[in-house]
Amino acid sequence: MTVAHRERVVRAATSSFLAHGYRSSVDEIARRAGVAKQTVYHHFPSKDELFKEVARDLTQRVMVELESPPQDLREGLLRFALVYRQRTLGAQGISAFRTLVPEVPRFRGVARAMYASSVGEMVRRLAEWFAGAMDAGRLRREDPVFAAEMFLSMLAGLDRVKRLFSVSDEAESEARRTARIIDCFLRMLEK
Amino acid sequence: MTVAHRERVVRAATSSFLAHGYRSSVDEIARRAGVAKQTVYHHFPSKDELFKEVARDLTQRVMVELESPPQDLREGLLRFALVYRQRTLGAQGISAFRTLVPEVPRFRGVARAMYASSVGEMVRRLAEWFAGAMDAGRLRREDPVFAAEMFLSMLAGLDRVKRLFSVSDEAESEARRTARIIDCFLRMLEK
DNA sequence: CTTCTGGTAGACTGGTCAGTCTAGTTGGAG
DNA sequence: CTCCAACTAGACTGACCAGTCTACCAGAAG
Repeated sequence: MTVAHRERVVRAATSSFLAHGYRSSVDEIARRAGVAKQTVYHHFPSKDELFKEVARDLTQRVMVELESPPQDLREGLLRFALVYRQRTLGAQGISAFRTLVPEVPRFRGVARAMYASSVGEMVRRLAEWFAGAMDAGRLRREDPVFAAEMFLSMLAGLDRVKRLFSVSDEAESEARRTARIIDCFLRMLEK
Repeated sequence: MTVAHRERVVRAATSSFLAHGYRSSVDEIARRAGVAKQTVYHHFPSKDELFKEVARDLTQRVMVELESPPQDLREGLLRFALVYRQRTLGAQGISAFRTLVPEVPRFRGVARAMYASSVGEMVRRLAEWFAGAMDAGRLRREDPVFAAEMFLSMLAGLDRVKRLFSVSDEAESEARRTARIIDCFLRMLEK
């Protein structure tokens, strides 16, 4: 029935776009969905619209929730960081990035909205979290938005670039590297 | 003559690839170079090879030299940071990133080499610079490579993502933001 | 003067692809 | 039973494009 078909199309499109970017052909997507090409066009007016839908889905996948009551600051950040790094630096996150980034100029409005609803929103929440810790006197007073931006940059700045350029990461384990980044970050915000 | 033509082809290809990514057609490139299509194929065996040449050029453009004798640490880093940010976050740097990143899977070897000779090399030099300052007792002892990686991440982590997603930066001036990042970074490495 | 090299214009091949169209099938609602 | 909506396979159009080919031209070297 209709909803299930739409779902299958979106799933097939997602995996196809992740693998080959916008280059994926509609024929290929229909084939992978086990569906006639016409069915794709029955649910989506054009390849572009299908792509936008997939893009929105992909973008939402990086969102990570922050547990609000931070009893142990370091522990809270660590938990967040591990998930965030896994989502953004994992094979799928990197593929998504590769797929979305080159198409931004053709979809500026959508792209901005996608950023705002994912990374932008996460900056906002992190900033709030930091502001709380600062108010409680557990962190040095600083611009919390700036702190949040630095935090995310440290977690997925150069490491993302490395992966985007297919550079294998050195031997350090994920857990160790993440902890190291957190400690480094906290040193900046110590009172 | 031959060398001049080759140059014009590369320049035209560069601006075309920057604008439309790998999608640019060879016809278009030849037209922009004011040259026959055959001339393009006279100098390059295929579009892929032309692309690789352009990619290598683009990658080298982010390289920034570091003055080796750091009398004033903050001043030295600031000078470096301003240029680095301008190169990586400027319109051209962002376009280059958008152009290169999606093609990495088709050119893994070349991509790795490009990373190594640009960003990788810069990490190496920065690390050396930091190591020197640590030896001189002007910075807290830390893993200098890790410090260099964090430094570059902070300079172009989230800000690059924002620009890649066409998110206009808030009102803060480049100079102010850069200085703020440097100060934040140095606080981590204070003795 | 001839020959060779690097250049020109532009036609052509073979392939891919978005999107449309035709003609027919199936399953559920009335 | 009939009708309709969603589906199917597959042919088709029009566009684009990498790469080749033909036929021609200009200038420098011998």
